Amino acid sequence: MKNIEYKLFEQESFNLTHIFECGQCFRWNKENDGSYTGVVKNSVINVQKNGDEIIFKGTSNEDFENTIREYFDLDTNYDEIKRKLASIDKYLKESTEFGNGIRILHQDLWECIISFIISANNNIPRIKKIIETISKNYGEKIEWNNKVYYTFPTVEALAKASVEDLRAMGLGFRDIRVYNTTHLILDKKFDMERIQKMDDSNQMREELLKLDGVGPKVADCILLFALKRFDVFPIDVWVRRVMNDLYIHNENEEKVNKKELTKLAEEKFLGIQGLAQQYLFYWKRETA
DNA sequence: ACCCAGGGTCGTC
DNA sequence: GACGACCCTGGG
Repeated sequence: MKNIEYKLFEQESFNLTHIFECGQCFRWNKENDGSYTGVVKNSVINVQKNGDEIIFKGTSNEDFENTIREYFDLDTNYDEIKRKLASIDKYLKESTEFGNGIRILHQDLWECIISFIISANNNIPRIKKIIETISKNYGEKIEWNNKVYYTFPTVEALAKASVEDLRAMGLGFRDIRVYNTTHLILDKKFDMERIQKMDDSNQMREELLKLDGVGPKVADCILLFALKRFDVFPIDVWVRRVMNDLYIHNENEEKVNKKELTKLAEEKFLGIQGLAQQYLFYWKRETA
C-alpha cells in the first residue's frame, strides 16, 4: 500500500459536514481536527479542508486521483443543479442554501445494497455500528497512521456468515434478508454487472426489487447512491414529512399517497428529484 | 421504569 | 392495498 496525498483547489459544492452527515453514507467518521476518515474500496481516505484547499490523504494501491474523482462525483456540476432547484420555489432555494456543499457520493453497488437493507426501520448510529462490525469480522484489515481499518467484505467473504452469525452482529430481523441477498448475488441469480449497464431507471428498480430486504425506498437509495440515477425519489418518513408540510398539507401525514408524492416530485423537480430529495431531507432533518 | 421512534419490508388477510 | 410484526438501541 502506498501512502498518498492529493490536493484540490476551489472545488465548488464541497462541505465535509454536508457530504458526510446528510445520511447517504455510513462509513465516514469525524476526527478531532474536523477532518473525516473513511474506507473506499481498498483505500483508507482522510479528507480535510483548509479554506479553498481540499486535502485527501490515505493509502491505496489504485489510481488515487481517479478514485477520488469518481467517488466524490467531481465531474458533476452541482452549482448548476442548485441553480435549477433554487429557481423552483422558496423552499428549494432555502434548502439548497442550507446544504450548499452536498455532493452525491458514488458508492460501491454491493456495499450500498447491504448497507441500505440494514437501514430499514433503523437509526443511523446503529446502522453505522452494524456495518463496522461486519467489516471487522469479514473485511480486510488495513493499517494506516498507526490505526486499523477494515474494508467492507466482498460477496464471497460475507457469504461465509450464517444467519446466526449475522444475528450475533446485531442485525436483528434483517439477518435473513442480508443472508438471502448475499447468496442471490453469490449464485449469480442477481447480476450486478448487468444492472450497471442498464439505462432505464424503472427497469433497474425492477431488478433491485427482486432482492430480499429491498423495497421501493431501499431500491431508490441504491439507484441514487450507487447507480447515479438522479431521476429517483426515495420516500422515507422525513421526505414524506417535508413534502406534506410544504406542498400537500394533509392533516394525517402517514396517509399521504406514495404514488402521488412520486408524481409530484417528478413534475416539480424534472429529472433531478434525487438531488431535491437529498437537500430537502438534510434541511428538514437538521432544522427539525 | 416505560414508551417511542428510527432513511421499511415482509407475510397475511 | 391495508395492517401488524419484526431486532435492537438511544432518548424522552
